Amino acid sequence: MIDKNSHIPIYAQLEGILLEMIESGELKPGDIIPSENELSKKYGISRMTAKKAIDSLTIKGLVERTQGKGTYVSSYEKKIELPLNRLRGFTQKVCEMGLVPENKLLAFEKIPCPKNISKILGIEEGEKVWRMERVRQIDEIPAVFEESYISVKLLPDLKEKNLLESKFDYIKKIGLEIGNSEREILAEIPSDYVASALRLKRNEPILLAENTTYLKKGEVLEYSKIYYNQKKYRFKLIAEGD
Amino acid sequence: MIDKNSHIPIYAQLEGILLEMIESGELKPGDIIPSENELSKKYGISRMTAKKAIDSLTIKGLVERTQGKGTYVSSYEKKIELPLNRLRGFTQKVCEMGLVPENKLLAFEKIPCPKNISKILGIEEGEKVWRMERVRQIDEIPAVFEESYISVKLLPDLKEKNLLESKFDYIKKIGLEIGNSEREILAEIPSDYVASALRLKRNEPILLAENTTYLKKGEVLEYSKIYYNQKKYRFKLIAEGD
DNA sequence: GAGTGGTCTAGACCACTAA
DNA sequence: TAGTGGTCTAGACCACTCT
Repeated sequence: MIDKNSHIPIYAQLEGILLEMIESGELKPGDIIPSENELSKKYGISRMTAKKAIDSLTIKGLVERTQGKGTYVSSYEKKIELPLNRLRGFTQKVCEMGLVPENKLLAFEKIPCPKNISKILGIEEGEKVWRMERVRQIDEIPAVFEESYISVKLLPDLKEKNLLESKFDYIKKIGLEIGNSEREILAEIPSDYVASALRLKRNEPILLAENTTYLKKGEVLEYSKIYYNQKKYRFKLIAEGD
Repeated sequence: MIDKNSHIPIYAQLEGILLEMIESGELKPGDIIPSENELSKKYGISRMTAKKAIDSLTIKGLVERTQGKGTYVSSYEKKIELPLNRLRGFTQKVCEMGLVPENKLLAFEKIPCPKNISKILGIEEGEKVWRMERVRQIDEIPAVFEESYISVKLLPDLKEKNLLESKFDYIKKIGLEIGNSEREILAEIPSDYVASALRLKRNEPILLAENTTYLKKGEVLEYSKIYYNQKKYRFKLIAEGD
């Protein structure tokens, strides 16, 4: 079963054994898998080694662990489909479903613009910018963590209230025309801060979009980093042939 | 420095300390960071705990480790920009740069179609399909791992040679018109197999696109999973305002 | 050969869950 | 209270890199 003299680490061998059990259907979604103690006894390895194998399956999303309960094979949940190539895909989709996204404001401050952000926004370093952190959730489930920067010059009278409702509606209301957004997509392990805001475990991969949003007249409106909870959402787009 | 009675795990505290040193510029890209032994002595913790902190920075992409050498703060490398909303973005971009992507065929077989794939391709379970695994690389650096399925009915005479050159050109040559592709984007920890094909370390996050490509007349042509090496590429698209 | 990271062990204490 | 996973230790052996 496990070859202790193999050049393949024991934890990787055990991970393979468990993976095989999941893929073959021997362990089905929702099933509990053997505990660390059981595995360490069964294969004559230390508990730490067994744990390492299971932890690896965890960050791959194949199993879920709960302290005090055990480790269970992940079930596929119904996920909400979001278009990655729409700026307001999230809001739109949620509204279509008759739900209202709830915004939680984690930070809202007026700060001197850091150098890297100032380059993107096209303003001077040190000029005042709004810095905001929001979590958007539905039914108490965090869906999106957003960190964004907007020049104070563009939105001098921005209030907390506007962020708790709809930032975009407010921007349109004061007469600014929002254009398109350049979006870079990354797979990342989030910081512990972002992970806990989305109620995710440490070291789970997450989709990140870095956005530079323009006004219709060409000026940069906003720079934002949006982290998406993949547990609940699927991200789609259409790629064109040639 | 480190509070052993804190509710925050020691490894998380140490990770924070190192992160702070990197973000403050005390440790610059390319610098070596203290070894596991040095850290365990300095903070009076075990080497395993120090390792856990550094491993976490590794999968977040902030440092890179080499056995026998040490751990270094990651340098930002120039990355090639690819459009996520173009089917042939990779080929196109590489050709624009005057380079030729080299294809390595890892698997090419005619198999009975598995159930889940048959649903997507719109054919009967067990009907014959081509299953292919390719790695595309530039200058010996793996860029993309692709696993794909195409009905044998559509491409009865597909040869290894066609895959080593250009699959799409071959498809066009035999008179099929390629349409658009529905693409789902995911952040994933790849299997060890995929990771090693792309020469990545275990447990590093990666961008995955799952594609369903259609012919112009509506039929499904291909289902493919494409894994992108983020180390070398950046993925961009334009999101439309409203 | 000295130093590095990679793996592994056999124990320990803790926080949490469920009965 | 018993069992689970989360953390941590102090050692050990190995493979690798550099000199």
